[in-house]
Amino acid sequence: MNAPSPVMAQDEPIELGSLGQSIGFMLRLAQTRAYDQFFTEFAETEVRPGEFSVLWVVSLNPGIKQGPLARALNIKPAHMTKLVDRLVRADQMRRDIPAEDRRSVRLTLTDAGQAHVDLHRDRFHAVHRSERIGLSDAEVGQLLALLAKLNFQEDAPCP
Amino acid sequence: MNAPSPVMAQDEPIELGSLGQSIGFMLRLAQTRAYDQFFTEFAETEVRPGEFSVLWVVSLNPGIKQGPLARALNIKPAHMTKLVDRLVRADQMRRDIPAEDRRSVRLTLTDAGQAHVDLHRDRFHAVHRSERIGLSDAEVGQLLALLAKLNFQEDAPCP
DNA sequence: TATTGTTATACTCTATAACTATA
DNA sequence: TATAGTTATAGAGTATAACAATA
Repeated sequence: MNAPSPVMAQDEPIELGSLGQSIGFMLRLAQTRAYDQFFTEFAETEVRPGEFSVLWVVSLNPGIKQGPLARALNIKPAHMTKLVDRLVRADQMRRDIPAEDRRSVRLTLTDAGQAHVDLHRDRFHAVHRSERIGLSDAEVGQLLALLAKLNFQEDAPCP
Repeated sequence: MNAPSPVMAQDEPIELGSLGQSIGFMLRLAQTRAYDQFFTEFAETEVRPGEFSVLWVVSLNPGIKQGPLARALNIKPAHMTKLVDRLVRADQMRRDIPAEDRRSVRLTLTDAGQAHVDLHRDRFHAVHRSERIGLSDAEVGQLLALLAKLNFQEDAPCP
C-alpha cells in the first residue's frame, strides 16, 4: 500500500512521502483544480462558485431555511450571512421571517435571481462535464460514490 | 446516471439537483471535512495544514526550489512567499540563493524545523488515518487512484 | 436555557498586477 | 526578452466569540 511516490509534474520529481497517500491532500489538489475549471468557464462573468451554488440550491428548494442550507453546503453561518447579504443587495434573493419561528430566515429567489440561474445553467453543467476529463463514465460514478460515502456518513465528530 | 438526489443530513431533505453529481462540489464537501479532521487532530497546536505540508515536503526534498514546491502543492507564488517568510521568521526554514541561478531560492529546514516535523509526524499520520474512516482499504486505494488520475493528468489548461 | 441568525475581528488563502534581479 | 521571486492590494472564505431576538 505504500509505494514511495516520487512522481510529479514537469519539474524534477518531488518526494511527497505519505502526503501522496493522504486523502485530504489529494482532495485539496483536485479541488483547487476544479475551482480553476469553474473560473475558466465563468471567466467573463462575476459568478463565484459559493454564490452560485447557494442560488442553485435555493432555486431548487424555495423557502429553505438558512441554517440547513449552510450545513448542506458546508458554509459557516457567519459567512452565509455575508453571502446572503450580497445576494439580497444584488436583488437576486429575498429573506423572509416566518411566523412559525421568528428566529429563522427563509430564502427565496427573486425573478432576477431565477433568471440568473437560468442564464448560467448551461455553463454550470459545462463545468461539471469538464471536471470529469480524464475519467471514464464508470470512474466518475465510482468517484462520486466514494465521495458520497465520505461526505454523507453518520460521522461522530463528537458533540 | 441521474437519480434526483434529495438525500441529505439530519434536517429535512434538500434537493441538490445536478450539484450532487458535480465532482467539484463533492470534492469541496470532502475537503472541508478533511480540514476539520486536521484541525481536530492538531487542536492544541498552532500547526496549519498549508505550513505543515510545506515543512513536510522540504524535509523530504532538502534544497528544493520554491517554484517547483509551489506547483507541487498548488500554492500560488505570492502566497508561498508569505508562507516561507513566516517559517523563516519562526526559524524553521532557511532560504539559500544558489550561485547556479541567483534568481531562484532553495529551501532547507533548520534543525528546529526538522524537530518540529518529527514532533508532529505521528499526529500527521493520525489525520491521514481518520480521513479514511468509513472506507475499506480497497476503497481508499480506489479513491486515491482516481484522485491521482484527476490530479496528475497532462492537463491542457492552455498557456 | 437553548437555538437562529447577526456582528465584529483576525487570519488564511486566492487573484492580480506591477516590480526586482537575474538569466 | 523571459524567468524566479517579491511586493502590494483586494477579496473570498474560515475561525471565533460575543450578541440579539426568539423559542
